[in-house]
Amino acid sequence: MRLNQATDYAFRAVLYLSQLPKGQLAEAKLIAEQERIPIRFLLKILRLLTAAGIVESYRGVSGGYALARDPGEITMKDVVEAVEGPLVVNRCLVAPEECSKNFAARCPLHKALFSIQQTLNRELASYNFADLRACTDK
Amino acid sequence: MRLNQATDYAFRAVLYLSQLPKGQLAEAKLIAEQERIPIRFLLKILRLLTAAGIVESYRGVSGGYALARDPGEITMKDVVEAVEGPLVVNRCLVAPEECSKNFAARCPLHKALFSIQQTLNRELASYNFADLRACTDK
DNA sequence: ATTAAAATACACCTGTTAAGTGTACTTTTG
DNA sequence: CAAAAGTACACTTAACAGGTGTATTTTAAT
Repeated sequence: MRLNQATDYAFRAVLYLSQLPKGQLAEAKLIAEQERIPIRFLLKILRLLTAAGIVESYRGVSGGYALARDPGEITMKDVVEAVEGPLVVNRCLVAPEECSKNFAARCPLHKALFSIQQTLNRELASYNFADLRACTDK
Repeated sequence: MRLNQATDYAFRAVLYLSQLPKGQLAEAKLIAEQERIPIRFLLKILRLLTAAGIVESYRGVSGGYALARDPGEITMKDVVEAVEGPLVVNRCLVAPEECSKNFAARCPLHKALFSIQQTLNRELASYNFADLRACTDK
């Protein structure tokens, strides 16, 4: 029950980009050095973030990455989902046939886990990168 | 970010035991059949639950398992921790030196993740097996 | 046009973990 | 003392996490 390392790196990369003046690019190499992330792995993660529409990439000389929208419009949930896909707390929530003999509808555990998952999603969605950035500035 | 299969099985085993009349034992074999859990794996999980003081085991002929305390005093958090150990949402929460270059105290991500972890723990602790059992009875 | 600096693509590797099994042993009741 | 239960611990197998190799494409500056 842990977020993976790629997600952690993604958080840091997005936070880094959030701290740049609007419109300014940063190369992957720079982010990697500043945040101590293996460059090749970071590039892979940045592609996921690009595919999810969280960052924009610019190729070629003096290319790099920038946020695709305002940091206030990017939440930790967005980042988690970009990297790991939708959050699933338990197998039975995604594959009801895995729910032993009980139907999901009748299984109290299923209901509880679903509710927990929703709480978690709400919590992750409550943190945006404008707020997180502000927190570093102090 | 998912609970593992052993934890899912543990939930089901504890729920099963919660449904028994107080003081009555159930053999692992029976639980395994009813809940469709591989018996050997279940036995292993039951040992974790026993070690955590959630269930009591009785050896020998006509032995088996029973809850060590009232179902109302057992929460989903107890079960998760018995099987997986304390919940850790992110590596940096358990190994601050993993926190890239930032000290935990200064890292807004660290604070956010810690808060999320606490919410999750609170949520898991809010479900006890007396309530979950009641929910199946209907 | 060419070059160099950037991102992209996709396959691969390697260690760890999840999930489960093999085999032998211990405890307890009838 | 036999059989039915739980215990112990090592092992296996597959999947996944985290990362790397190698080649390609795009673009700005010369």
